[in-house]
Amino acid sequence: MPELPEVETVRRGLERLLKDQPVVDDLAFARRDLRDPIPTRQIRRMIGQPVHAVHRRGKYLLFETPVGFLISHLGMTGSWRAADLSDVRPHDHFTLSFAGGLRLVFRDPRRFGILDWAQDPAVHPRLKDLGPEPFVDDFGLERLRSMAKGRIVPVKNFLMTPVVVVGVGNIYASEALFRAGVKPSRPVNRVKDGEWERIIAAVREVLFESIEAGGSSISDYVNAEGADGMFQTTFRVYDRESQTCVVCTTRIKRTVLGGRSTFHCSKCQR
DNA sequence: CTCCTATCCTGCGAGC
DNA sequence: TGCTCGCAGGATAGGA
Repeated sequence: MPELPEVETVRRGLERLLKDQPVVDDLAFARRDLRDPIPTRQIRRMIGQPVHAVHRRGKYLLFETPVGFLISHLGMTGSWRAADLSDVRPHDHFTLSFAGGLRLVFRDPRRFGILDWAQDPAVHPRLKDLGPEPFVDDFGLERLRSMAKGRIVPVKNFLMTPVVVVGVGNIYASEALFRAGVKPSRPVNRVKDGEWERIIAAVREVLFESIEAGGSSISDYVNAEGADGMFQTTFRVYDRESQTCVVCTTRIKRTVLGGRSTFHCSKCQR
């Protein structure tokens, strides 16, 4: 489901729902594991503590309490929603309850998501090796050039690697490369400086515009408050196989890179 | 090292 | 209609 814009939209929604009330002692774990085991004992440390803020690092959400951070990753199908006791759905795995009645439910049909606990996010194994956020200066020409040196992976796969930059997934990689005019399959060591600059700008632009639109809703993604995103209506290449390019009317091609569907215009992207 | 594939899961839509 | 197949927003392990 979620790339950076969707996770950021969820984060904002969660923060709006939170009222600085303490977590109460009826955390409901419907199962002990998702992709990995859930550290239920550690998460129970939240009980009695307020959640002061919800942060985002890449595609991870971090619920900040005075004693540590609940970490959640939405994987492909994870979601958070405010739900009362009567609103129970299949694949509801975890409920975070607050004094005052707010109940936040984590649902994840495919269970590729993650629930974890971090005393200190800076040294947490899942977070410590993540690359830069796309909107910071670290995500720049110098870094990309040096990481790309001597490597032949397709530029799209490279952009989707969290060590390179966080938050860019399958949709936005295709969309950004279209805007940058670079073919997704281009070996990364053959991307020129000017193209890197265009790619950096395009990644930022497409993520920013999508956040503004509340993310992309395909299939069933909604934010924490239940609202759809709108960015899917402005896709220029993603999921537009054999439709016409919005710039030159060439038919959009679908290919497979790294096992993932990839979309590009063979005339606009070289 | 880098790379590429398979894999973890369920659900849904297309096509027969 | 009901079935099978392929594919889906992520990320990593492990073999080549």
